[in-house]
Amino acid sequence: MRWSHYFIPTLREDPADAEVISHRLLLRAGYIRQLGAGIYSLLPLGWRVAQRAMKVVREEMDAIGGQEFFLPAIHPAEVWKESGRWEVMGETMFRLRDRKGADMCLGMTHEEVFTTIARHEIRSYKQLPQVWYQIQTKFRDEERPKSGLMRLRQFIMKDAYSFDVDKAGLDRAFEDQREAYKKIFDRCGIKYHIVEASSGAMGGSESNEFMARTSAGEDFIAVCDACGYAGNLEKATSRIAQVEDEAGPAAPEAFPTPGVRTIEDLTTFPGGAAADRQVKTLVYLATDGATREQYAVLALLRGDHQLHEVKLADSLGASEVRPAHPEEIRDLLGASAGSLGGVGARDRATAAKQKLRIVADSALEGRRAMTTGANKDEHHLRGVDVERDIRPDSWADLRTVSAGEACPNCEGGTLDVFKAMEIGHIFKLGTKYSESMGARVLTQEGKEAPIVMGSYGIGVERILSAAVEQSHDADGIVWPRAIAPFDVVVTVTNVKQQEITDAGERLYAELRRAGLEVLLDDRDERAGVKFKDADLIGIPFRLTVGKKVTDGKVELFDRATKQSEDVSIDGVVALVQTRALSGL
RNA sequence: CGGGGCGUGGCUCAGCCUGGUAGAGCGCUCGGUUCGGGACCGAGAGGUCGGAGGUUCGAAUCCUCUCGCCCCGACCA
Repeated sequence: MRWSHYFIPTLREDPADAEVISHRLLLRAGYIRQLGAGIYSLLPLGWRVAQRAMKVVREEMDAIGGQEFFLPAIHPAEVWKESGRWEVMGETMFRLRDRKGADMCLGMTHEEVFTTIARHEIRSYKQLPQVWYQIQTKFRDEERPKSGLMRLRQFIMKDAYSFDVDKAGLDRAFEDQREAYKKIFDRCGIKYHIVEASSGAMGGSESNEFMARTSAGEDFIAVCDACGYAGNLEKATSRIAQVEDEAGPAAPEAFPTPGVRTIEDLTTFPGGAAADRQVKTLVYLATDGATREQYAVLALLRGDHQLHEVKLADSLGASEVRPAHPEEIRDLLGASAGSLGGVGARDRATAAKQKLRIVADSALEGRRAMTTGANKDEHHLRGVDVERDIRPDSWADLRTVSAGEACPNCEGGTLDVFKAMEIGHIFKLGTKYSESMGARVLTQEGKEAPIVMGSYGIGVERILSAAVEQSHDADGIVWPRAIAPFDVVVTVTNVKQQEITDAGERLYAELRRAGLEVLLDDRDERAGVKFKDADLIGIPFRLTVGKKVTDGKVELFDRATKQSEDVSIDGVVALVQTRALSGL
């Protein structure tokens, strides 16, 4: 391509609306333009990068036997009603009506459509396994689109689905995808961690997220520095030192605690207790995932621990949990936050004619002689034995892991906690969709069984933003070679000097003949402007054609290292070819 | 959805509080000088001040409504 006629609208100044680095650079370097909140146009450079990323994705999907489809982006409501997700997806789904008044929606994902195909066409175990995928535009009316390409309302996704007769087949398919994903992100030059994650609205038993570390990320993940264990904070656990309690009294005893509102207050209150010897009591309202019934929950944690709401929701099978309002707490327990406790809470809830569930964090197991609120304002109880006096309905991991805690998976490792963005997610769906939508096959034994499914997604735009987040400097983007829009830019320092222009043209032609994607900067601009622009848009290599052509030399500049070297024109094509294409 | 902020030439922003002929820098066009890290001089083009209504002799500026965008939180495959 000739820069003089190629559309690369670079901006000298930072766009005002862009906050995160990838958004700023993609905008400034002329890769994207915004159309609306969470809706972006990919300009020629941006589309090139997206296409190269998709090429990598296709190659790795095909390598594990994936078959590419192209499914509709607009769906009749029926299939979503069958799976039950017409309601579940709520406001996030873009909905519309056709001229006959029939409900339609824009596809957020394609489990329903692929399952529809599978149930019509797949009858026998002999037709399995299948691995189907597509690269499609998805629509999600996110409550808060943000950060450029990171959270979009319209985006491109590679979504793959596996269909197997049994769990073992699913395990294999899942493992294949996992390996393929590793190759994809490795090739795209993105550093990532594979974490265990909560399956959320997708359902299913197991899921792994591929997370790219960046301060612009929306999730926190915990990663072990020794063994590589990694978990989304929604799922991550850690090992903490056990606290040994002395024997407590035969029954809890109440004592007045005027002015005490917080765990912290009680640690310094005379006759109080250290935070790790207190039981923190949080009141939540949960909505059951299946029945939609709402009920109250007491979440019990050690005083110095933080609740993770997703863990709470997961442990309850709730679709939604929220902290109870002050009035709701008082109605339920007869006291205000700061004096709440699990002892006798069940009786109070019964008296208030409310359903209550008590969930305790596993760090509380076996604990006794604890201190907690008395459900009477400014009073607490000491000598509480959690099991004996509170009798929780269930025990679960509710605690938020924090940095510096010990790895649950190895000896001696320490967890680090940092922000990351989700770039891929693989799920073992099991039979959730095949059962609700009736996709069944006859097994070898002649029995009918639901197809066992998996679902595997990669956000294409997120590959771009993750790459830019992880690979840039003060001058601009530094593209990983596999997804750079061009392999090399040939910068003609002065188009008014014939011998320089001629040399540039010759190199441009030869490099292209050598199979490289080449951008020729033939603009009538000063050299400085061209260098700045080339750095900004982030092409991995720059060949500067200038005065030295008279000595048969050009300059090869490596964008990543910023090293440049004079090389002879004769050998330069082969040199660039090996450097630009090696290891891709 | 709660909180905060912002809409003024293509871009970044000033002007608004205290109403009175719409500004700057960058970019763009033309001419000249320059020419290896975002040049300089000169001459130009370009704006219904997001939209609607209102107050006023007069509104970018004050009031009301509305649309859009950004950020924080909640939420989230």
